Amino acid sequence: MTRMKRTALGRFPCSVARTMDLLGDWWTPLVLREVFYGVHRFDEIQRALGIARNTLADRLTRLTAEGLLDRVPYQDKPARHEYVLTEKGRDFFPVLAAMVRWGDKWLTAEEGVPVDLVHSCGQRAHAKTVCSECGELFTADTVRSRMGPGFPAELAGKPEVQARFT
Amino acid sequence: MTRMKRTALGRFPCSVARTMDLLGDWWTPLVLREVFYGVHRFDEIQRALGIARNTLADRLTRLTAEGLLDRVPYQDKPARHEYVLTEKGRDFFPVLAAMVRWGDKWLTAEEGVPVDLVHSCGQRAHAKTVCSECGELFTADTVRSRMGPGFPAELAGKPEVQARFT
DNA sequence: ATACTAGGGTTGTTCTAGTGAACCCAGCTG
DNA sequence: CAGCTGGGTTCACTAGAACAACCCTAGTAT
Repeated sequence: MTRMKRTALGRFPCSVARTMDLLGDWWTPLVLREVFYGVHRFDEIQRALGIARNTLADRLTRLTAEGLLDRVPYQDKPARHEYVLTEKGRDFFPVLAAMVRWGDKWLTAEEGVPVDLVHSCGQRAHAKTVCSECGELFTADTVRSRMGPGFPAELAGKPEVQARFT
Repeated sequence: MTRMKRTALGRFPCSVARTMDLLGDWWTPLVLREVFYGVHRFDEIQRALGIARNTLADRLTRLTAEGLLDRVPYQDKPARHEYVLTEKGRDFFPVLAAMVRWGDKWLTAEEGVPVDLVHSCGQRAHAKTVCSECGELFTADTVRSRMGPGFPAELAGKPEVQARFT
């Protein structure tokens, strides 16, 4: 994992970089999407995505080690396992949903979106991102950032760092 | 761009894959984050991220070509430009916000989050993902997927593809 | 004249993520 | 016994992503 080094030396820490460190390669989000879709078994995922077997094995191992997936046995006679989402893994759904929303809106040709999402309210729907406190839209121009408690002290003093938090 | 090939031959099309094709490398989301933060100039971004100059040039060119950024001159004497978000680019904010939310929740050590987000309502807040229609939470277990109008016809017939949309 | 700035382009090297193909093993099936 | 399935592992190879270092152009300040 080269990426760990980058964040470690990283000029500027944030959860985007940390998240990309863990899940930011091409396959990982797709593997997660499959599991969200209810595709839980190694060979099913492999066939569905056309991913190389060792690459998939690596992704599943990593996702399990990071606590997004659990490897649970579903039969005993020949030991077989399937991969199910943990709470940490299920909680990643909004990120995928936001990506789907963006892609559906901006990358869709005339024939329409490849996949429709249906919410439990019965409507065809998409993800909408709102403020956790007031419920209004959470957009680039309604959100400001401030240094948080976990901001690295050695960076907090630098003028160019402070400049961006005004 | 190897990735274009993958989606092209892709067993299973979706906006996650399409979005990852465009923006799914390690640096692109970080470059976008900088621009969201108001860091608009080449050298500023380069210093802030510690990214190699040619890599940054490539990302900026790509983001501009894809229509997420505009390259606008801000002075003439020596021609200088800065990169500003288009509507397509600004609309990507929810994806970053969802990533930040997930990272803040699951990857934060005891010292707390590195960056606080403040919404225009005045509260410290985070992104919340809700159904565009009813406003209730948009989560893995409240959302089902169906084939959309843009689903490739040659795949729609296959039994293993249909199996996942039941 | 010199040096410095902003915004790149170019070159050459390294490194690694992904790949296909082969192999392995356990346990059912015929 | 042979072969298939599920779930992997090991190997050798390669395309391309990132990097450092240097060059370039215009203007500007010293």
